Amino acid sequence: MSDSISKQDLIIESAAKVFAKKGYHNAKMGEIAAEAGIGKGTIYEYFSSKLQLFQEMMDQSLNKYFNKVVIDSLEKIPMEKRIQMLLQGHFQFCVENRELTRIIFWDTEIIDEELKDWAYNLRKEKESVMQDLIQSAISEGELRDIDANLVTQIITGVLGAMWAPIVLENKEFNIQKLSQEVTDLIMNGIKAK
Amino acid sequence: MSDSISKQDLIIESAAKVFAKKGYHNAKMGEIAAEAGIGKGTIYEYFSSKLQLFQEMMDQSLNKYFNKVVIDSLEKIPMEKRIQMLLQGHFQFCVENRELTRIIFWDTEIIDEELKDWAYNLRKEKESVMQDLIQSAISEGELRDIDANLVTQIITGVLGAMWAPIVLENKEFNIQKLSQEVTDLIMNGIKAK
Amino acid sequence: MSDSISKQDLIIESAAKVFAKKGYHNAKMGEIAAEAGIGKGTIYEYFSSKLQLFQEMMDQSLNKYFNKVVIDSLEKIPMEKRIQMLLQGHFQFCVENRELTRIIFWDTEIIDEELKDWAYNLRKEKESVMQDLIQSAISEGELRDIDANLVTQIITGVLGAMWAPIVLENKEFNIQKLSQEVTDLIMNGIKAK
Amino acid sequence: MSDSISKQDLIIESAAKVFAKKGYHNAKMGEIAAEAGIGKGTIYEYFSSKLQLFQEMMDQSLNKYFNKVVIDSLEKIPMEKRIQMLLQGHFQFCVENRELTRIIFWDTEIIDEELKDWAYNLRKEKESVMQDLIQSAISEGELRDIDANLVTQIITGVLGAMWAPIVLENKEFNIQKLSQEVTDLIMNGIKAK
DNA sequence: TATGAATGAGACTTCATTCAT
DNA sequence: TATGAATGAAGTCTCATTCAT
Repeated sequence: MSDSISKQDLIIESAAKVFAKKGYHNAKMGEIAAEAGIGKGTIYEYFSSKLQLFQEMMDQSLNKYFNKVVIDSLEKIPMEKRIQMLLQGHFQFCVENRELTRIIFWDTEIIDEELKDWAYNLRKEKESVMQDLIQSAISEGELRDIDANLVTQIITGVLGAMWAPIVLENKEFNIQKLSQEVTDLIMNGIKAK
Repeated sequence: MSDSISKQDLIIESAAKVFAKKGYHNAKMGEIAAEAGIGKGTIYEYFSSKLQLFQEMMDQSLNKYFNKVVIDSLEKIPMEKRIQMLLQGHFQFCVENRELTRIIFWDTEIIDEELKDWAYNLRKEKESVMQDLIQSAISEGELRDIDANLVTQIITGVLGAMWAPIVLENKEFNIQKLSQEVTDLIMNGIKAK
Repeated sequence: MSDSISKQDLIIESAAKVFAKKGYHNAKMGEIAAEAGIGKGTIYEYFSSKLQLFQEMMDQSLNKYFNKVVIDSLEKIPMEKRIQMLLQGHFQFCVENRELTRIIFWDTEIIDEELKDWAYNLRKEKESVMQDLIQSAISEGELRDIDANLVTQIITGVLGAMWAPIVLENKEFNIQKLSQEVTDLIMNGIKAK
Repeated sequence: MSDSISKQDLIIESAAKVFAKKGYHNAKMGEIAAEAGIGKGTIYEYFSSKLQLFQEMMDQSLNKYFNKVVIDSLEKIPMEKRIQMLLQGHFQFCVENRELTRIIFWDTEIIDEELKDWAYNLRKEKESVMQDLIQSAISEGELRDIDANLVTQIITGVLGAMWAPIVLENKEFNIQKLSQEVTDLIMNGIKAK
């Protein structure tokens, strides 16, 4: 197992760990190297700079998240079930990848003027998959006729809000039950009937 | 006007501007001083360090936000109307305080190991006002009988998601209409009836 | 005296000393700072980089040399006398400014691709003054009718060759006598009559 | 041809090329290896360090130059003719070995405290052949009775000055004519008769 | 013998903070 | 109180050299 992982991946993995714990600016290259159990200079054999390492790591992390969370909900099943799967996937991911979750949802610091746009667009690009999903559900009459973009934002917002207690507070909770509850709220609203 | 503002506030204001634009680590004390039109050393007459200045600024910014946004919705009026006011206040604030908005919702970078908890708790504390509000609405039967904490998270999540397009993309939009739409979605859900 | 010198000049002076002794690449900023009796960071208050410091120092050194050596020989006196003054000035400068001499005539290492041209042209520009001098002497019949450029090169070559023994070998010699001898050789050649 | 050259020589040749273009400090071992078409580690099979490689290369280059330029002029022919041959050889060498020329006459950077003396003495040693030549010409009455050392310096100086335009500026010129002109100036001086 | 992935010492440079004025 | 010149700790990145293959 440990020799089936490429050095490139090993570095990205260690970088994710350290970036998640310390944030971009407080993470030191030496610390990432130590975490990977390699020499400082070795990182530069695979990545040209700290910034590039961060970008590569972020790109990979977002991919991992979206592959796990969004793609799973692409099957042709009722929307309500899909959203529940989405939330369930999200919670599962949060629990299993605490470091990555922190990076994806928290570490949005301004590292670099250009990186700001890169990060924002990277996220929007990934979200467009979700938006398409919503749009088709609206077209097929499963969802109310509302701005798909708005709904996407709301769902993303909810996801974005529901990782902190899990990851930061280490709360015990029932994934199944929580995702059902939240799905219900998103689908039917909070108003008493 | 400009001489009615204390030097302390002047510095905080300048700090907010620079922190919002550059992020904590890329903001330089010299730049904040220049923005305030004072000498670099003068900042240290009012704040003991960059970190303390950031904390003071953050605290004040969050207060400003919650006072504006939450407090306005505390009157004893129907919950639906309140949420709409909350959203309207939020959007209004976003438009009028683009810099502060960025700081409050974006610049959550990990500045310092201890600051992480401080920032998280500061936010939770402010949110508790909202949670009380929700709880009482549930008690009075206006809202469905669900975990008030969950609802708070969802609403905060939605707010947290709905600033970026406004502030970062400079989108034109109708505040009144948008807040009504989002309120409707939160209250009644997204499912077609 | 020591407080009449600006910090800028103090740094250049120290830089000249260290660059002369160690060469560009072996000179360390910390060493230059130590030589100047200031902190490492202070250098960067006056010069943006090591390279810029080197260029500034070099520019100033060449100016000092040419002002001392060439300008003195501009008076309207016989060419033979002028060349002798030139040589005398050169030797005088070598003796009095051993460090600068080394920099000007030796430390022509390739520091930077662009700097190479900069250095070469800087030198050529200064030499053009000498070339004009030669040209007018030819026009007025004092010198044989030969390519002024060639003569300039020869004289510069001789100057360039006649610093090393003085500076590197610390040889004792009679400036007056040596400059007369060399002038004689340049004017009348080496061939027996 | 290419397999008649030893790997040692191949490396020295490549080193000369790279050192000439970049200077000692900017030349990278990897680049020299690439130029030679071999692995980085292989260089260390033949040379113990970058410094030793440079010294070996320099020694060989100077030998090549002096063999070509000085030795050719050792035959027992009139001094004037000899000097002309010397100059002609020099110019020929410059044109044919632009890289080596640069190294020999330009790249005199201070690589290492000890190397400084080594380089200076290496040059002086080679020059002693020329000095002996001059001395005998003086003894035989062909040249004026002047310090042979001085004349050597002057001739070396002229040679040292007359490579840059050829190598750096890529000037077109007539080797035959130029060497005759310069010989004339050295022999008869620049003064109008 | 040949290789090139890995290494880590060391250099430049930044910038929060100090302190003499 | 206000200032900004001076500082030096600390971090990124380079590259000669090593050594397992």
